[in-house]
Amino acid sequence: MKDVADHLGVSRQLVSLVLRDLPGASDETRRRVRAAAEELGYHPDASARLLRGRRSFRLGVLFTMHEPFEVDLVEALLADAADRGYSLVLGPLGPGRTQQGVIADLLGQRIEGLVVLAAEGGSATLAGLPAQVPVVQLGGPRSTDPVDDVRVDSACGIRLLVEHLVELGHERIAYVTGGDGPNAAERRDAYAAEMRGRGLVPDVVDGAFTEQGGADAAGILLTRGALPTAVMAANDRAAAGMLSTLVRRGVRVPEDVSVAGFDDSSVAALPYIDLTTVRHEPRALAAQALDAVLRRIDEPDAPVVTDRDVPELIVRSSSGPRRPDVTRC
Amino acid sequence: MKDVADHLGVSRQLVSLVLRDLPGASDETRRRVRAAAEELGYHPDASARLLRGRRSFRLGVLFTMHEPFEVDLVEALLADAADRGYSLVLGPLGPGRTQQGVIADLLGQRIEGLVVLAAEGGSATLAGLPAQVPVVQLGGPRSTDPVDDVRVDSACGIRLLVEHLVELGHERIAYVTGGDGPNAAERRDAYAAEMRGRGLVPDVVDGAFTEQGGADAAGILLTRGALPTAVMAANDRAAAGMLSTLVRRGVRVPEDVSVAGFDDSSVAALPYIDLTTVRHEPRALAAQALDAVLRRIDEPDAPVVTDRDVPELIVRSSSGPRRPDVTRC
DNA sequence: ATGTGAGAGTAGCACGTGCCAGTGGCACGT
DNA sequence: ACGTGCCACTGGCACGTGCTACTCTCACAT
Repeated sequence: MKDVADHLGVSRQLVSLVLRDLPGASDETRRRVRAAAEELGYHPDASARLLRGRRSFRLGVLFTMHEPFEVDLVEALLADAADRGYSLVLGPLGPGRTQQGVIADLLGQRIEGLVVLAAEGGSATLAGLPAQVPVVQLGGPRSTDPVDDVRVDSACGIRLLVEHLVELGHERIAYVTGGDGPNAAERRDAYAAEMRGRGLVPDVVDGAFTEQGGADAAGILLTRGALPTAVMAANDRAAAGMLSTLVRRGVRVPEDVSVAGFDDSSVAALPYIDLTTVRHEPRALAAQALDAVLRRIDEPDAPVVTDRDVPELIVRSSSGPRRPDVTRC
Repeated sequence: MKDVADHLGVSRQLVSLVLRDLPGASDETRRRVRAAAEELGYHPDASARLLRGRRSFRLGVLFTMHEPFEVDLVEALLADAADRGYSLVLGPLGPGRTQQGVIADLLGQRIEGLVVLAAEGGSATLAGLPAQVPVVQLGGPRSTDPVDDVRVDSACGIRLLVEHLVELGHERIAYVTGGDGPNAAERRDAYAAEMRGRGLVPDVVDGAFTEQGGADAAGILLTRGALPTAVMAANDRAAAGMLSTLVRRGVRVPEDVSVAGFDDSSVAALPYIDLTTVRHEPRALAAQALDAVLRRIDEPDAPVVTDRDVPELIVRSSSGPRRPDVTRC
């Protein structure tokens, strides 16, 4: 910055004013300063700004780049945070990058708050972290600490799907679980309750929040005697794995079996998957998470809140009317 | 840091020495300093370190979180850079985050070099950037500027696949292109040359580097009279889209048609895709890219290099012997 | 003549850290 | 008694920026 100032024979402060669009410089000077900055390839130093500034307006995000829905959430967070004048410091977990290490890294970056994503998978804990920095969980539970929490209303989503399938005439509706992943137990229980509430018999198959989990569950279903007429999976990835495996084995979807997912992640919209599912709006979830963490920055001792975002039913071609019962002699 | 020092009644510098593991402090003091830092929840401020340090040991990465193979590369880069004592600043492109904006952001973060990923998709330019910071392209061309470039040897990968299919008895081998994406033309031409070199007739179908592109190409193939006995796609995503579409339409893979991809991204290994493909080792590519960018930091005027990583054939269940010709009367 | 106010620009400190140049004490050899 | 060297530790400056307080000039009204 000093180079730019010297190059024009003005003071460094004047350059600072111009580049931050503050009043106190004539139009002519503004023009010359901008031109000189461009010419010299000057870029303001974020470290120095951060060091000087009283606040950083930075938030950390802990997530996994391999989870498509987490990526959607991060992109929504990036856009929304930018609108609010905050920037995000990304903390991707991965091999060799443990939660503990990434968090230490983020804390060294002057973050004012932390958004922890755990839509699917992952099993780390946040013990003691809220004492160091305001934290909000987005998408699923990772700790038993009292932490602000934004997630999808699983019960509501399950109800929408069961309702949809029942309206199509289905009664034998199976459910593939998410194993011991986050939200898995909650969704499984919601399914069982919803089925019983309608006088139907729950049929739970163990699975996981992955394509492999769905594929394995499909294998289990196929080795049993009769297939159910509809299957719900704990998330879209499992549903996609299940659907593709069924199709490969000659089962027609939706003529023989209807399949439903959960999340409306990008995989659900693929033309050859085209999955009936429930949609969580990433922008809405992101906005709620930012509301929560910014509120906690203002009022560190506010009571813990739990927001449940209401999902929306998305009907695609993987679900259809129950197949007619075949009468065997 | 001063708080920690005051808390123990020592100087700030001593705390600094201890936390950086430098000599000049007794073991007893080390223990007490670490305990006090832990107790007060102190984390060294990266901004201040960066500001003070003569070098930043930071590299920027420009990429897209939605491309699975780019995510694999970024994870490999993260691990390898850490081993070399560098840290990465992630610059994810996305809606509302243009290449220009992200680059400006990275340049403000004191990066010493920039790795630009473009494995698939994306079509931005790096005009003039190399003058500001050392740049290396990883995975594909984004500019016509003379820039260090690390990518896969497309011709070699194509040759491996054609060879594999020919050994299985295939002669009518179609190729689904990557549209106008990076590397698309190069791979298509390599395919055509390889086919002609073996006395076979190239059969090129327009596609794209996406599932949708592969699905569309499958539609085109199905409306033509006779299917080829094998189809190669420009990347795994297109191959997955094609394969799933074919299966849905009753075509058996590999009995009726063999399918091959390109990349060995995570989608290729899914149990119900199980795609024959060529593998690019992300760790090898990442290491070469880091070699290139670090070399250019040391010698800004070194001649531009182009590294081609040799891929490896991965045979899975999507490819098999040519189906016997059916004699029709 | 003198105050008033605004516009354009400048001076200096502070942010948290790393590095260089010290300072004091202690043991040892002459 | 005195230098020499080592160990444990401390003082002060610099990094690039933002903020507050200040100066200077010019126009205009009193």
